[in-house]
Amino acid sequence: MNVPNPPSIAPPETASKLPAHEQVYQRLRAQILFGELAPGQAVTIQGLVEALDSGMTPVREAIRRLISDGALMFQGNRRVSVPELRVEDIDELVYARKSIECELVRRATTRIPDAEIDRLEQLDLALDKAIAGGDIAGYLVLNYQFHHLLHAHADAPILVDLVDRLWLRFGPSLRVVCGRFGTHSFPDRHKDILEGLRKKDADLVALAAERDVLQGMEQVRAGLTSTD
Amino acid sequence: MNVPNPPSIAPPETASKLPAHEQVYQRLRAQILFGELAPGQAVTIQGLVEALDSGMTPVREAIRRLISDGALMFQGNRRVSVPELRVEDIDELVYARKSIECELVRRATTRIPDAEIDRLEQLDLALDKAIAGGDIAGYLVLNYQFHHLLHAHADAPILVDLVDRLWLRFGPSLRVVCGRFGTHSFPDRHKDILEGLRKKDADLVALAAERDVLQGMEQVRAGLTSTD
DNA sequence: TCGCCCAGAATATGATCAAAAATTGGACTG
DNA sequence: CAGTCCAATTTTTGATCATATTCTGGGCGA
Repeated sequence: MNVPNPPSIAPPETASKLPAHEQVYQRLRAQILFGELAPGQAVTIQGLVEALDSGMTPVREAIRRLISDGALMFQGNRRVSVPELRVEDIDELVYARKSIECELVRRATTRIPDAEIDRLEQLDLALDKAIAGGDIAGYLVLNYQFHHLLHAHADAPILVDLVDRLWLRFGPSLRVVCGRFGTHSFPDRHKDILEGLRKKDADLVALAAERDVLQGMEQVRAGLTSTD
Repeated sequence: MNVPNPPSIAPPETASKLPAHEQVYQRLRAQILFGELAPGQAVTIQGLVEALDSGMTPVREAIRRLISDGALMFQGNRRVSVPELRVEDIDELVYARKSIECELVRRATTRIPDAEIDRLEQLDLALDKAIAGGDIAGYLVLNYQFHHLLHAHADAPILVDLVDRLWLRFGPSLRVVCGRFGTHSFPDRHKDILEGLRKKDADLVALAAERDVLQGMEQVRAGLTSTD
């Protein structure tokens, strides 16, 4: 079976060199992060095996990782579900996000190249379009990409890891809130962030980021208490 | 096929109702947290299957969780190892630990009952004995238990989860540092913490906790740079 | 030194066993 | 007589294992 196998022959396939459990993980993670799975919704292994047309082992491993991420919740009796955010959780999220994300954007301010600021600006423009068009899914994805790209330039992998975990916690609820209230009520702090980045003013950026966090979390809080 | 099947046949097994993957996870986690696995050490699935006398699936799931915890590291090519702390990581750990642990102890100060302060004091006494006796393993375990018990009373599960993950990152290196320098050089800030708790003075407790974090992390930094 | 091949480890599958939830049947009470 | 609650059965789901398959890395030969 000595296939000459030019590794260049991989045109139609997407980069499916990733192991199956990794692909399952990425897909599930995105579904949770962007609210395609509702808070409280039960997740079954066998259901995912069917839905994703995968084997059992990759699904199990992906679920373990997501539980460790806080994106899924082990309900004691072997049951797994998307956790429902409690009102008390909001305060913790606000504090942690403010602390860590502000530090991240400060670090990013001094490190990010101008070309990457341009990319951020393009993401923000696309984000505006999504808002104008009422495209909630697009809004959530672009908003995440904006912050994630910004954080990536902080050169602080441990802090980014912590923040990613926090976003996974409120992602599902954010979707619910947007679905109920729409996206229009989010004042756009991204413009302030971009301005601060251009001026290389870390204080300005951190302040804008803090307001962005606060406004987002208060929105979620309002959504949670209204259904209570 | 109504097999009478006496399920009572389980004499040698310890009363371990926990699933196997959970047990494997707990054991591995403790080994990493308390430095029984050295930084940089490679971890193989089959090695653990033999060492823990378990099946392959539970070991795989435990490893996935620990990778997500940051306690293990996926080296790209199917290889898994205990991550080595880099010097640059220390700054991130210091910032994150200061931010989150100080908030945790502030919250704990107003919530912890007196009886639990007594338990903390007992832990601290045992900790002094471990230090006096040069019992590094005991020191590491008791130090973790002290902080963990304190944090548990903050009623902030999300923040505790973040901190746990941070401790997993420097645990292996802390063991190395203690093994090299001994435990004597750690000035004991726990007494200050206990005093602040008794007085219900959150500022005092937070200050002591901050110093505890700083001293511990600087110790680790010194250990890392000396071998560099 | 470079390329090929092979040993060994990791990945992935399906089967099997055990446990828990859902359902149904029956008995008891108002 | 009807409604409700308890319990046993059924069925769905999770946990584990044995095994086949794939991939990586090192050794061997040219």
